Amino acid sequence: MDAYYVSAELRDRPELRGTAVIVGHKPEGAANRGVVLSASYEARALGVRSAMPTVSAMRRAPDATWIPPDFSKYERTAREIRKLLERWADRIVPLSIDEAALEVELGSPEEVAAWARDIQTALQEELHLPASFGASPYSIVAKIACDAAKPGGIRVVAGDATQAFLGPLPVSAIPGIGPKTTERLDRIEVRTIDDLVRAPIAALRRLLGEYADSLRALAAGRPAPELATLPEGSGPRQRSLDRTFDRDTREESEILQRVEQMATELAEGLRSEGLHYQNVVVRIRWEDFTQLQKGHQLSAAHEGPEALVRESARLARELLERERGHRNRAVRRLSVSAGELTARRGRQPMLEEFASAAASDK
DNA sequence: TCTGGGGTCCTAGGACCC
DNA sequence: TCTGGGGTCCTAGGACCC
Repeated sequence: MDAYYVSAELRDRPELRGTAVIVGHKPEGAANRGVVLSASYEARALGVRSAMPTVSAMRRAPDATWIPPDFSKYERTAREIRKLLERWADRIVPLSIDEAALEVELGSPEEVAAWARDIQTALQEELHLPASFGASPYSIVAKIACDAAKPGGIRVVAGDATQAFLGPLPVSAIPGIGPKTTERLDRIEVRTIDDLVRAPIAALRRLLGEYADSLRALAAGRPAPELATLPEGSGPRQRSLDRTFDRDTREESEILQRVEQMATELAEGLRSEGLHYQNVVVRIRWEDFTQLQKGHQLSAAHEGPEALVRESARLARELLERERGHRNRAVRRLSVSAGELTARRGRQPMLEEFASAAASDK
């Protein structure tokens, strides 16, 4: 989906179409520590980007309309999208709240483009939501093609056109190549995907390990088979809650109180999802933006707030203890995370899966 | 020009086991 | 008395994605 949160909001505020709109908390008073969640293309034309600090966005687009985020609306809208997509593809794998991979078998690039156009039109006419499409025999290339098609485009890359399509793109166009890897590659003068094909493989391996070989294959237009297929959907592996203080603090009682609040809230969410947890991690981001974390594996799966609150408070105290009398930095953000999640009635589903797998083997 | 909140995956060292 | 090679689990940290 294109500028998804903004697009979802514009359905309710059609008079704002064609203007600079930003989804995020408008910086005001003390509460000015947020970032932009989504910006309309008119706002992007002014230099506003998602993840940009809201105060910077405010400077670039002083007249933009700000809309506070409403995640339940975006979840609801995502379900509508999902339902519509089901009419067009047998297999759909949601990749995030605003992205999905669709699998379809068609005869020619022209047919694929027409198929995508039909879906695009339906999304626009029935849900008033703009979307872009990328298509390829390789799912990772489809994603890159989709990014290249934004906003509102369709890009079909036939299998034998893969290398030619990828070649001129910057390495950062590849999902998984972020700022750090881009910078490391830049040091050996690898900037485009074509450069990846030409670079000495030994130098790439020194930089990236085994990942170098799969990158090289992708760049040569021959991605590994697992990059051609849709990823498997699976249950959540972890649930977490992050909160940034309005002002950095060293007040231990304030910090611990917040940790306990967060742990309680997190546990209630897990309970409503029917999930048990067996791992707890607390992370502190200090005023200098570095992070420290401490985790603990519980001896058994737990449900409810009691264990999560107790463990996260203990872990937080230990982190603070370690900092005290050392650098004494103030705390900016807290994170409480529950991992090793299992569905309620823990092992039973696995036995059922085993039984049905055995039955289908016959 | 100050940097949110929710996730996934990978690496690496140490403890421990056979 | 000093020792190999394989494995798993736990913990911490980091890169990356939307």
